[in-house]
Amino acid sequence: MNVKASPNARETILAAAKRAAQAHGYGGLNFRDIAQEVGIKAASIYYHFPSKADLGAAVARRYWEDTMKDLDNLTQSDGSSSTLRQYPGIFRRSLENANKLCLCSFMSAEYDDLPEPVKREVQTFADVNVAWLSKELIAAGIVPRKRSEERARAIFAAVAGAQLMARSRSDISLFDALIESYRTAGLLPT
Amino acid sequence: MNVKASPNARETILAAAKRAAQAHGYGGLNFRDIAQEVGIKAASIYYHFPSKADLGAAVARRYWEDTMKDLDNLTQSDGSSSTLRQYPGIFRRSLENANKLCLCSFMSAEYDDLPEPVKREVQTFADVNVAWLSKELIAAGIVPRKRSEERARAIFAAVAGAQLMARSRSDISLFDALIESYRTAGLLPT
DNA sequence: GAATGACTACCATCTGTCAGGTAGGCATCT
DNA sequence: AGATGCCTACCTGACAGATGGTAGTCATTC
Repeated sequence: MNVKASPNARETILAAAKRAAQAHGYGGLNFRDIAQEVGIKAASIYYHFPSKADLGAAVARRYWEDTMKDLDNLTQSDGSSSTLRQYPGIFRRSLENANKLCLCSFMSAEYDDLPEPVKREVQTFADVNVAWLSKELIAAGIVPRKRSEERARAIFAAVAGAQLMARSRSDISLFDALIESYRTAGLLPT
Repeated sequence: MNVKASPNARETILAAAKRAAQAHGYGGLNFRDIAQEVGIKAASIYYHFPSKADLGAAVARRYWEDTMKDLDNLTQSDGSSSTLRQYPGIFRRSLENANKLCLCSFMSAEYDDLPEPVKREVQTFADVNVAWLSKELIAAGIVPRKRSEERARAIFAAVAGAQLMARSRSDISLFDALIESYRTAGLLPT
């Protein structure tokens, strides 16, 4: 039986790397800074992750797993069509938290320079979001089944774009205004 | 009188740096690669640009100046409401050209790590786009004057988001589909 | 005594940056 | 006409620091 119950260094590294990646991207990730935040030496990270590419892929994977959980919570806590209304809130929270960006938006920009395993996780993040949105759009009966995935993609892209623009002004209220405009225009349900 | 009229190294550097920045961002910019593409030595770039920050700011500035010209051409070549229809084409062209991203979308992601002068130029790019869109929306009578800037911002953010998502799949047809969805949903005029 | 988790000490490579040099062109002064 | 000096547009060679990565060591725990 594990009495020690140490906070698990691997998890701590993952969390620090996630924060760094959201602020500086995959290219901006570096072992020294992560190690310092965790309180170990850079070389020690290699015990847990054999390479930068592995760390990056693990971070991206954990990121979409966490997002998936958040989305499931949204669905469960509220069965009505207002579930969809809360979707932008997930992206808003990143901005609230030190003006951070969606990890996968950042990595989409860096796409050309990403190792193959990282690319795969980034795409999965988009897939997870689109699948959830599509499901909710159908459940809410807003869009014909046939068009739900198409619309889901549009919503995902638009919200990501809004987050990007708001970040470049360090202005959360701009994000809110953009989402509101999407609603007014008819892209998002009101 | 200047008879020489050499192809102007400064311009050549600027063009190479722009290409590199659209593919790898500000952080991914490096003097060696640019120099090699231009056919000079890395240190020689210092003759034309006193620092990386200066080069970055010059590239971003040139970028929005060029975009401004493209937008003006759109307006002049076509007085009708179909001018707005052609707006996404400007972002599409980046993707056509080696799956490149809008320079300022990339730099918005990197915002935290940008030198102050570069930040300013990035914001100006957004301003230029929003101003043009707002003007055209009013001219086309699609949106009440009072709401034109708000809608312009929404369009800009959504199109940038679509470009980002399409890039992460290296799929231009995805960009087209997203734009079409924006039209169907009512964000963009049909 | 094996596994775990961290350490120290390196390394090669890449980065922006800089001081200093050079070769040609042009204008001025003697 | 020749010498002088400044300007342009590069080059060479080096720098300090950061980066991802490796090898080998050591203490603790099961």
